[in-house]
Amino acid sequence: MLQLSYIQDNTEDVLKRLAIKNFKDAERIINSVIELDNNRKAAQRQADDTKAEANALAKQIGEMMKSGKKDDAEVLKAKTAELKLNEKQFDETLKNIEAEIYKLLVTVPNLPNLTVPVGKTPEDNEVVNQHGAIPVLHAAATPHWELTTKYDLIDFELGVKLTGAGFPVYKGKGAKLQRALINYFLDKATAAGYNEVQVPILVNADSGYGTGQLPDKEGQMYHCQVDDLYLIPTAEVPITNMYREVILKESDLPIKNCGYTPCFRREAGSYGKDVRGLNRLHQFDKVEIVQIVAPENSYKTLEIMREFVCSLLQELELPYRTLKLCGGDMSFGSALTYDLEVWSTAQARWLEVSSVSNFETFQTNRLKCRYKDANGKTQLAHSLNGSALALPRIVASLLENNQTEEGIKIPKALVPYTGFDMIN
RNA sequence: GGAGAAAUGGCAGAGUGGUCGAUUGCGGCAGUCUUGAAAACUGUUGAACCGUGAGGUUCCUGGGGUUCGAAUCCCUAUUUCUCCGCCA
Repeated sequence: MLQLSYIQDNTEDVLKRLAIKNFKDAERIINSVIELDNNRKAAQRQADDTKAEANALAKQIGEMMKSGKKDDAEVLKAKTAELKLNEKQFDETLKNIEAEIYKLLVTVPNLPNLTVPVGKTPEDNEVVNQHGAIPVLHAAATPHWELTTKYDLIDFELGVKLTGAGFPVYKGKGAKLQRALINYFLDKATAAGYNEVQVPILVNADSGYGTGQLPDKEGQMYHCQVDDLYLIPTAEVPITNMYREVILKESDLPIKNCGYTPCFRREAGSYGKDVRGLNRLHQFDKVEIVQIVAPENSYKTLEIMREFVCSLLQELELPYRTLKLCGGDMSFGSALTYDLEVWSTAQARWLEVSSVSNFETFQTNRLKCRYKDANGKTQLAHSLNGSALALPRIVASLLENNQTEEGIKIPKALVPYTGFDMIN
């Protein structure tokens, strides 16, 4: 959520940057917000003044009661009755205005960093770099959804029986590969200084609002209506919300947490060949890294996080490329996002396996996650997160790229975790 | 699931209708002393909003109510604890 004071002081800049994000209606909404905020200030002054007067009278009445001047007190009591009426009305007005401002503000996306490429579609994303050689496969090579059947690693149909499409059942070496990847990713994150946490995978609406999934992504999350809880679409939600309504000390920063969770996404509106096999699932596993940092360090931190994710891909010997997302392709709350994509050789396409973002104060403003700086001033921290990594597409790429006529080779870095070096 | 008790500042813990944003202790910060540190002593120490400022308003788990006036009384939600029951 954008800060009101920033919108007031930098209206031009806000509009300019919302345009980069292709946010429609920016001018109308921002102007409404500014007008409402001005009304808010006026309403608060009225309310405050009325209360100050009533407080003063109450104090006088107290003193009169003590000194036995009951009749004088009665006169003042009558006076306060009117004030009380006004007070109620002003409070009501103030509350309504504040609610209106909030309602508008939560629909406004974050301002993109000025280096974000202008554009509307994934084609406008900027390719930052590409790493690793594209493998050449043998003649009988197949996409991963055939490999998983051939080696009995994943049973998609069984998942349909148990739950529905997009909920695969991992079996045998397929299941062990999942567990190996999770442990491998967590160990690497720990070695990089992240503190491992295990968090609930159901969260309340406050948490959904805190990190920006609500109201923006309402329809994309599974919602348990009986208890009004949401299945998390990413571990970012609970891990970042740990710092909701928290005031940190400067010495607490940077906070670095990592965690494994299953993730749930309804993927309403997805269709076609893109959803084949492991490409797009309703339930998948992911290790997430999250940092809370001082504002002046957030962009340096973003690069470090991106490099960390790259190092994982390199160790797994997967060809990958880095994209800097354009304004139109960035997520709602992000100021700058890098996507990492691995090459899926049998499908001959890039698959997104990680998204690393700096949210600046967008989430922390909603979360009220602040810290006391060196001067003792309380200010909003910056939050960042990244997938490190999402499993399904990594598995797809590993299986496809490493297939040989003898079977599928496991990358060296992973063998200590799987306990086998070949799937055949 | 049933019965009871409780929720106060970073923590502990006073306060049961009128200068209470809240006694006090610990912790934190600053200073005195010291070569330095510790100890001792002194001071200071919550957040949000409005206001150029002086200052004002709000917040004692959340929400509602009673009252001229509520941390204090009432209702309600949530959470925690104790006892009983059930159970991975």
